[in-house]
Amino acid sequence: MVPRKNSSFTFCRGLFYLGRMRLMSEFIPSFDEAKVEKKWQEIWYKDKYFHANDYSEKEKYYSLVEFPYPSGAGMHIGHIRAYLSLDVISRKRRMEGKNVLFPIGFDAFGLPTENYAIQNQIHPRTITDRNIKTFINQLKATGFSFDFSRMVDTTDPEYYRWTQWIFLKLYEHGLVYKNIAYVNFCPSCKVVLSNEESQGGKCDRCDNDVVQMEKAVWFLKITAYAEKLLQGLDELESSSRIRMEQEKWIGRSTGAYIKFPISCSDKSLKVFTTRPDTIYGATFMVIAPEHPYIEEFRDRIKNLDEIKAYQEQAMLKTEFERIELAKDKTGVKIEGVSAINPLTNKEIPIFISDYVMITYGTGAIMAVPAHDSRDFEFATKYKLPIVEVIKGGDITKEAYTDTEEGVLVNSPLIDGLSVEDAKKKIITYLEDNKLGEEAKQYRMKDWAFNRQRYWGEPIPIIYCDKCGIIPVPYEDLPVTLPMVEKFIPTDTGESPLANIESFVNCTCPKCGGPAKRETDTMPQWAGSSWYFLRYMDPHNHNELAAKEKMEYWGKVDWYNGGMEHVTRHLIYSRFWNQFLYDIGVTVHREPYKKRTAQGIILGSDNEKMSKSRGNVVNPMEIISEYGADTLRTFVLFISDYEMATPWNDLGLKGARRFLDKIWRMFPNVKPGDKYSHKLERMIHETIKGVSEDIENLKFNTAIAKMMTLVNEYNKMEELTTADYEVLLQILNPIAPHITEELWQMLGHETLLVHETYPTYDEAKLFKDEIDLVISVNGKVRDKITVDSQTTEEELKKLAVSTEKIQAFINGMTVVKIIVVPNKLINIVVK
RNA sequence: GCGGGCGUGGCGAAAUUGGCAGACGCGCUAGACUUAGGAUCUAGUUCUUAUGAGUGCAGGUUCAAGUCCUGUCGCCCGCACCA
Repeated sequence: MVPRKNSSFTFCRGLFYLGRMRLMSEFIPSFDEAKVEKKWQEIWYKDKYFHANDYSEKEKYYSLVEFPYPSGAGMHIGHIRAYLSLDVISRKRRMEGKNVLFPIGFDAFGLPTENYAIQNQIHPRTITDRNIKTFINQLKATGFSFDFSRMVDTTDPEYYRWTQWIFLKLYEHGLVYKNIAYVNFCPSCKVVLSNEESQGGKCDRCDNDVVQMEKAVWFLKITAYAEKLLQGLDELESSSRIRMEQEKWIGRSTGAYIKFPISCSDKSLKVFTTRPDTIYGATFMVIAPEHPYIEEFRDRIKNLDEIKAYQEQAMLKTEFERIELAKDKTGVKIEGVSAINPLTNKEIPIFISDYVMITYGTGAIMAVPAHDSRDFEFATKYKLPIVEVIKGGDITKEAYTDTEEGVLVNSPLIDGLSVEDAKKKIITYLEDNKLGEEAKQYRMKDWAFNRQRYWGEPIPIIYCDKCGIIPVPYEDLPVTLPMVEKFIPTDTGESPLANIESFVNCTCPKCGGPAKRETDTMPQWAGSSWYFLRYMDPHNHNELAAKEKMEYWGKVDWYNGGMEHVTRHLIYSRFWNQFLYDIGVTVHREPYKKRTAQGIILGSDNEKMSKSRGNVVNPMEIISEYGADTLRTFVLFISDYEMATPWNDLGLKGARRFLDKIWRMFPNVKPGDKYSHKLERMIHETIKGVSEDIENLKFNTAIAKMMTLVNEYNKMEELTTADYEVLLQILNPIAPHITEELWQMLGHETLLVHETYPTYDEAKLFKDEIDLVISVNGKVRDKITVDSQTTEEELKKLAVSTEKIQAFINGMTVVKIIVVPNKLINIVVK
């Protein structure tokens, strides 16, 4: 951005006033954004104007934004957009008489801080404190109306004591377990990653290749809440996109478990299928390379060497590679062991192939090549029989997977039925004959909950040689991070805490003997999974939050944040809240009433902002050049709030110009407690429009409407105080500093922040005269102004009688005339 | 591959139930004022042969389509051998 030379705005406005001096009763100082904004920020924050009051008589309103990770780079323009929507809503709610809780805090555990600490030999605590300080200053410089007395910091032992407490509660209720698992490990960051953090086989953080590593992993049994999390979505008001992403992430599918007996054995192979109706078409079976039956039947398998070789090969591939190689399916037939289709009673072969995943369903499938494209591909390659059981497609060419039109064939029990009916009948048959049962499966997996890092919440678990795994007693919380000089990751994938003997060695709470602490820490998602509860009672030493306070504040009324947090964070936090509800800690099953998401601001080159691209916009530079009000107005004006949009430096000037215009019209304001007659209707329309637009996150059009009103004001010789005040009131939530200053300049002794939000009068929106468009065959040909009481019959007569219209319809037959009230008249001619 | 969204001037974008396409802003052009500036004010600004044409493209429904339907192309986001 090109820095503005000096303060030419201020300079010129000074001149303007010199020229106008004689019109003014007193000299009006020019709008010095730096001075004015600082002045009001000091008043607001010092005098606690935005403090939320527990148990106030007023109706409560809880607005929540995703608390930031305090990175060293300071605030990003994205933070500004993310927080502005609810800052505007919160400010509006206060003016509407609500007791507003609009808190902020810091999600401060995390890898960048730890990495910076290692590189620069500064303790993460020092860095975090420094960064938080910067963030607070920047948030205040932007004029956000947060209640800064309720700040939380996830790295504060007083906070993470309760994060650990929740973990222990989950443990106590059997929702935590330890298991050996293949985990995604990033050799560069030396850290275990979740599936979500290693999408595409690349580390989320450093973009290096992720490898598979066998590790003992702490899991949270989130799958136990899959159904509840799905059902809870009915209580969450959100866009269809937000809802669908969550549904997809949980990923429920319904079908059946079916048991296929293994030949010459009393065992059977259990599969999950969503298409039990196609069972007569199951001509072979496929099991995942990791399937335990390989080991179980090793003595009967004639080609064990071949199978083992395939297994080993599959293990080498990451999940990502297995997907990448999807097009070319490979597999090996297991010689010596086969299965029996329980409905056809035919013996069918079993294959091992990596297109079946051990992590989903039972790790085994019944393959129906006629009606599943993957099975079709496999059957074609290995020349396996393809039997049509649903009529409607051409199975010589491709699998027929339609479930709407098809009719069952070659299936004695269910011939002639639709897919839907066949499913029901076959499930009943399977259940009656103990061959299977109706079943649900979820895509969601249990939450891998440990990381090998220093800068995270220690997992409160102790290992005792005698007593085994012992949870830290509640009264011993928090398990604090040791303040040490060194926190260097180990090469073995162990946490840096493992090197700190004073931390590791402890006594067993049960037998008092020597014991060792768990050295892994929690993932960054932990602290953010319950922070909205802490805001309601942030300084409580005895519990995570007092129940009475949670009862008063209730659900979060409106939660805004990024689209990227709609699955992981939102589901994790809903899970914890639901669990806490089930054990009687929280008062609502679902934590949020409404969730919205802002669109991202791209660089001016339409690419995602990044340091390497050099297209990053620094909001603080804009504030020091143009002021916070200009930044706020522009960020909200730039486009639809929920859409991604490129940044544009030049547009800032438009926002500043708009505010300047309002500032400059101050001398034209003359005492008067009524709206100017000429402006009255437009003022009412604007109040209505702006208020509705704000509620719908349409800040861009709300500002456009105020700009239009200001343009009208500018045409007036004089304005009444009423005209001017109402503008300041509706603009205040968006540009709070300049409006507050002008409000004071009008002689008010109380702050605009506490003023009531203007209302409009429906009756004043009524128009005596309306402009109508007359079109002929859909093309606009003329415009007329008529009395709003004119009847439809009169309108029709009027329409055909104008000179212009006559010229168009002369010599033609009028077929019909359509009148759309208040909009247009269309004459259809031949 | 599946699911969702988007495609409108030189640019960011507007446009209830289908009803004047381009509100508002940026930029640009011309003029005014002037202490010569990146200030302010006034007028203009989709294209055009001045008749029309025009919302990615091709059809359709309708008195009327940016909006609804069918097909197609392009971009973005999410999920991805999920059985």
